[in-house]
Amino acid sequence: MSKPSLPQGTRDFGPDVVRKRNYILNTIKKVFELYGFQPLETPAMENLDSLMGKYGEEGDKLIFKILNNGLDNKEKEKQLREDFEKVLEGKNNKGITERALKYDLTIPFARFVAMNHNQLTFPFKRYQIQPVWRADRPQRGRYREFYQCDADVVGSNALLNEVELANIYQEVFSQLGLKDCTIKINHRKILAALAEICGGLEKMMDITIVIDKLDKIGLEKVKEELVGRGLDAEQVTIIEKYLGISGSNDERIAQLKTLLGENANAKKGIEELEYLYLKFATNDSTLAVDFTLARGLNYYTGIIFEVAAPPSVKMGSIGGGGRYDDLTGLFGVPDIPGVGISFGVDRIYDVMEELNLFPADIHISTQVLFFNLGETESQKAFELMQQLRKKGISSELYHENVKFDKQFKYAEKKNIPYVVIIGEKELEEGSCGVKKLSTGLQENISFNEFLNYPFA
RNA sequence: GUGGUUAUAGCUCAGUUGGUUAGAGCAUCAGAUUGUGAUUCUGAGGGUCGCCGGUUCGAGCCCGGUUAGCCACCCCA
Repeated sequence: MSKPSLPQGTRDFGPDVVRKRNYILNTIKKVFELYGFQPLETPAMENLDSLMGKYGEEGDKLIFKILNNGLDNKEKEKQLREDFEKVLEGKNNKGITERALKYDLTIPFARFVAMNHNQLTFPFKRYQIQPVWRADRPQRGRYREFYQCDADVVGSNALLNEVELANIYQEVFSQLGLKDCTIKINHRKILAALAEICGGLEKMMDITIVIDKLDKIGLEKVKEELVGRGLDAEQVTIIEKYLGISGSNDERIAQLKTLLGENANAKKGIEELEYLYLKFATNDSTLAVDFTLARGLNYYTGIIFEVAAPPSVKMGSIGGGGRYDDLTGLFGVPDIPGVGISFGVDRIYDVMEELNLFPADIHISTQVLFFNLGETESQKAFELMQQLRKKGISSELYHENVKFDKQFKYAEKKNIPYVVIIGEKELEEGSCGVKKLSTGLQENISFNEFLNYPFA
């Protein structure tokens, strides 16, 4: 037996980490509920059909496929060998694999809506917090198993939904104490307009992919790559102007109008962006129109979001989303539009860790530790402990009668703020010692008063 | 999936051109202390040097492979 290990890109979460993660997740959940969203869970695995082709060519490669059972069936050996040949050619084959781990939460959600649209009341607002899997090569902040945390509204074209989602972002990050996050917004139709003017709509994919890299590789490289993807000098110049747009939201919109204003798609996009950021209006600095925002995923058709971590930490986006007009169409149910956002929980965790934003009392679980000082002593302690627990104060009795030193150290390690000492002497007096570890102060309290002691 | 880089005690790391029995700090455990936790002092345990193979009289060190972490590309949260 070799040393136990984990599959590449996966992690165990110890108690401390789970507490911190739950702090983030519970905050997000509370806000989702506050805005009227309902919970949904879908299976870890989906039929491979449901996932393939939904995330682009690259995405397909990153889907974790599950090997079928019964491949050792001798009676089917010939067929299976033929099937496997096809797998070797890079094609999926139902004989070998027909299920896969889910790659994100949006497509399974679309599948759910397509299957249940007759029963759902629209607009259907759901949130979903579950792990997803990608066969990507891990790096800092990138894992093969990670949690996504999504909220979507389907069955409504109203831009009010975008306003609500932007507010959810703002509310969550403010509750988590993450100042200086920027919610960047752009519109797919604006990118489409740019593509129409620069070489046609079929160039949109190329253009968005390259634009997306701007802050990583810089303007010069972007221009080079655009030429490499078949754009001429004039078109590159327009894109350069487009990328150079800067200033306040109003100023940016004005500049875009002069550049692309005649285009119908651009007009529509501008109109919707204006609606969103004017309506949002609580704090202009957190919602920023950013025309360099592209987002790779193909199914977005309207406003797109991305949340940038505070500039003081080096971290990519910690959230993203957008509007898709026909997601369930992929599953044979057309005309159900939707819009959604996603929180990058692992990255938010890293950012909060780096900025030291987790509350100090997050590790307190047990509030009171009863010392164990003998059989009859601990019997009394047990009795009092159960009464404390009934009052909702989480408590423990040390498991054996050992010296003080050990019991104190246990309390310290578990961050237990109070210890209760009941020994022979206390039993006789009908009292107990209550010691607050942070101050070192100890009080003697009668058993009668004990239950009203303010452990806080 | 392509390329680069790293791997030594539970943790953070030393370890000379290849040469006896691989070290330190922190942590753990025991004792000084049979009813009071930062501390101090004394002592102890802990390692197939990631794993497999090769070169060599001899490998933690050199070579090949493999696994995992990190970094870049691709893509993305």
